[in-house]
Amino acid sequence: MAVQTRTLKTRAKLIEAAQNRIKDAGYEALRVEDVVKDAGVAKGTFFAHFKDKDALMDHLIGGEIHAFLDEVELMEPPKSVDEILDALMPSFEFMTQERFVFDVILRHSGAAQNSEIGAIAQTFIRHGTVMAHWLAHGPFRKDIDPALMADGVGAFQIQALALHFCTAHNGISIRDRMETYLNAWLLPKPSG
Amino acid sequence: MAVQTRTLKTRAKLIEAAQNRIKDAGYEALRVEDVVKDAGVAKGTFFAHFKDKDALMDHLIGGEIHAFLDEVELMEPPKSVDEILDALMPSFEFMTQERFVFDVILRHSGAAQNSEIGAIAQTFIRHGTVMAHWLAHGPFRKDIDPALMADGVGAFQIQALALHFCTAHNGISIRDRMETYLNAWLLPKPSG
DNA sequence: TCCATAAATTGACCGTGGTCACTTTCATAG
DNA sequence: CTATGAAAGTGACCACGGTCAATTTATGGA
Repeated sequence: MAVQTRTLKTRAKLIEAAQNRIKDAGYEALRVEDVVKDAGVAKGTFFAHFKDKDALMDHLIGGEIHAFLDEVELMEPPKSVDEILDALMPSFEFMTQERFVFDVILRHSGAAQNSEIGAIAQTFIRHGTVMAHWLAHGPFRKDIDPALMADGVGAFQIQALALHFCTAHNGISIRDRMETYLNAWLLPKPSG
Repeated sequence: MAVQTRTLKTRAKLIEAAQNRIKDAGYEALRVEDVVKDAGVAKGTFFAHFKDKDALMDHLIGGEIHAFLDEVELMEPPKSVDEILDALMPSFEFMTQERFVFDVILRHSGAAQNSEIGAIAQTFIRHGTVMAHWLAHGPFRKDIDPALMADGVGAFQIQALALHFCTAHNGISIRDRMETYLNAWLLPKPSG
């Protein structure tokens, strides 16, 4: 039997309810009980649509990041580290709005633990593809595979965001830290 | 009033009970209720000793990693990427024994969210110090600060471990992936 | 030795994510 | 139109981390 319209409607109601709650209380404060109450369905229904609360978070947060990537994909390949950072900063802002959000992203960044690949993991793949294309067509080091360079950018991104939440967060901004990382990674000068 | 002997004993009982449970059921399966039952104390006592279950995990896992660092600190500075990997692999094994363990490490790697710096976060600082010393005294690139190089090694380490848990885990071992990263990061050849 | 005070411990209780046997609704065949 | 089986939905229930007012135990001064 095919998927029923009812199913899609219920799912949409759940997602909308969640988004509304998040809009005025943030991600961390989201409660499944509130979502089902607002959506007008039973608790069990929620878990028929999402494996667990985390799966809803993955869907919602992944969706937001995909929207950033939609923007980013329209851009011309950047010609400097600075232009790369201009492109990335908006999504950094989103990812660091709440520590909880960053934790969800971290947990899902290494792709799906089981079977299906989640929305957030997909964004990392997409990010890698775009970045590799950019790096291959920009004035950056040529001694290594662009895919590897992109991989590294991803690693440094996680690092810079994680350090942002440090108490030993010695006043260095995410952008400045990323700039240091990317200059060393994409434009090495091992002459002396 | 000074801290009582009773306190130290209770804390030791809790930790020992936890370690025993973990020894034969792993970290993920640990339940606070089991720990307090084995230790012969009430549930509330546990939370008088540890802020939450995560704090116990931080203590236990951080302790294990510190033990690895004790070994590592006795070594001579490595003379190649391969020797660096020899030194790091044992702790990689520990960190990837359970996905749960890696998640705890990830969550605490960016140092303490509040006030006090935790055991795991401390290991990252220690790791950075040792690695910076090594890199400064080995045959690696000289165009950037050793501390920055060490920072990067940390970032790539997280990345390599995270990818290990991918479903799209295309058969590349952690060591091989790390080797690729470190060669590109520590020994760039941007000639051509 | 006894009292006052602080420290340590207790366990009933709560919040919240997640389960599952059961009911309701839908789609299709006859 | 009705019977039938599958899909969707229900809500009482459970597991487990975490709280807190009340109680017990230690300590140091009189």
